[in-house]
Amino acid sequence: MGEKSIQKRRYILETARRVFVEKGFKRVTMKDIVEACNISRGGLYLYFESTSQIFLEVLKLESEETDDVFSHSITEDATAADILILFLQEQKKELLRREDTLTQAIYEFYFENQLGRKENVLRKQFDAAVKIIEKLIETGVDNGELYCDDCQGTARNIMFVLEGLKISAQTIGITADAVDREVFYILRSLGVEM
Amino acid sequence: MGEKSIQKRRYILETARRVFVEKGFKRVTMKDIVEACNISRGGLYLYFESTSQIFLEVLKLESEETDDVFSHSITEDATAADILILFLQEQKKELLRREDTLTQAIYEFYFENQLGRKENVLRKQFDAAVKIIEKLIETGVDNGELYCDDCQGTARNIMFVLEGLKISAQTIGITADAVDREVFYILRSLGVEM
DNA sequence: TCAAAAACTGACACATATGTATTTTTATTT
DNA sequence: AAATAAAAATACATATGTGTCAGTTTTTGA
Repeated sequence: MGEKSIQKRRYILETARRVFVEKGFKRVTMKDIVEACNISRGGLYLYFESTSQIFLEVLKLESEETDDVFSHSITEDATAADILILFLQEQKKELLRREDTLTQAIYEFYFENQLGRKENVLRKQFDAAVKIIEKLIETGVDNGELYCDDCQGTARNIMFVLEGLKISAQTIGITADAVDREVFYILRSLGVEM
Repeated sequence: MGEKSIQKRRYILETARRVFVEKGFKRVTMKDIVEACNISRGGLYLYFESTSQIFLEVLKLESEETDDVFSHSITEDATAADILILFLQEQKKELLRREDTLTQAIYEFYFENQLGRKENVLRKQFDAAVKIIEKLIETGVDNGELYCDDCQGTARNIMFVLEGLKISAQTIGITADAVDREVFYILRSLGVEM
């Protein structure tokens, strides 16, 4: 596969991402992607064989980029509590803006697709996030900024709350207030004064 | 519509429920329901015009039954903490058994279906549950069994955690231990000794 | 009991998506 | 510039689902 092909592959993935953001997963057909990319049916099949495959590759691209952002924010010299607060604020932003996210598509994918279960990108993301939060809390405890007697358990708890907020944002809808209250609970339970 | 029709309507809904439990929402077609019911295409269309409509009616039946169970458990004479613990244990059971639940179908429905958003059965269920938990906590606080300075906020928090667990159970999978830990956190934050 | 009404059936016409096979265009190499 | 290879487009065959309708069976009630 030549350089040109790699470029085009990437172009297709980036274009497809926009389609998935807009329509979720299920309603996206090969035809939709073909049209968004301004290429032909047969042409697309030269590169990918199904929407599932395309979606997985979109996710892979996505998670590579997210990892970069994460590690950046960690290396800044701020207190653990600061970083945690920053992280939660980021989550809040993400929760409240529904446009330009793959959230809905990801859930749809997991629900409808056997492949989704197998690959389990979500689980990897979840575990990775837990690990990062856990580390953060541990650091905070060591510095005396935070109080916590079960860092991993608390990290998981935070993630479950965030998952709950995320799915609720997608289904029943939530207000900024609701998110603030949850963030407040989390921070209070860690002994952060506000 | 005669008695016979009502019977048949109900028969279709009950049969369709099984289909939704088994296949979720998206993969269910009118044909599937027709076959499960052993009736003809045209016959089904005499009663319902889409899988969405059928699903909504299945949900309505379901929630009527759930309401009954709820109000029963409340009227028993136990302490508020006892009932709360019972409730959480019920939730745990529901979380861990994935068969015979409409959970997956409900999520799928909400993600894929404009109708789902509009009707917002989920939101009604969520709010109803919050109200019940809130009442329970208030009672507990009044009796001195529980400690809580924001009953409604805490009730919402509990629901968000449960939502997070529910969606995680469906997507990444969770262990009984993980649920236990969350239940422990909730009860501890309310001052329940264990 | 028999005619009208109601319930039901199965085939049909339509729509949409998939994956492939053939043809056409574009790029590369000698 | 001609021959060859690679990429892309178009048309086709297949599959699956939807909604309807003409015709049939069953039920009802006078």
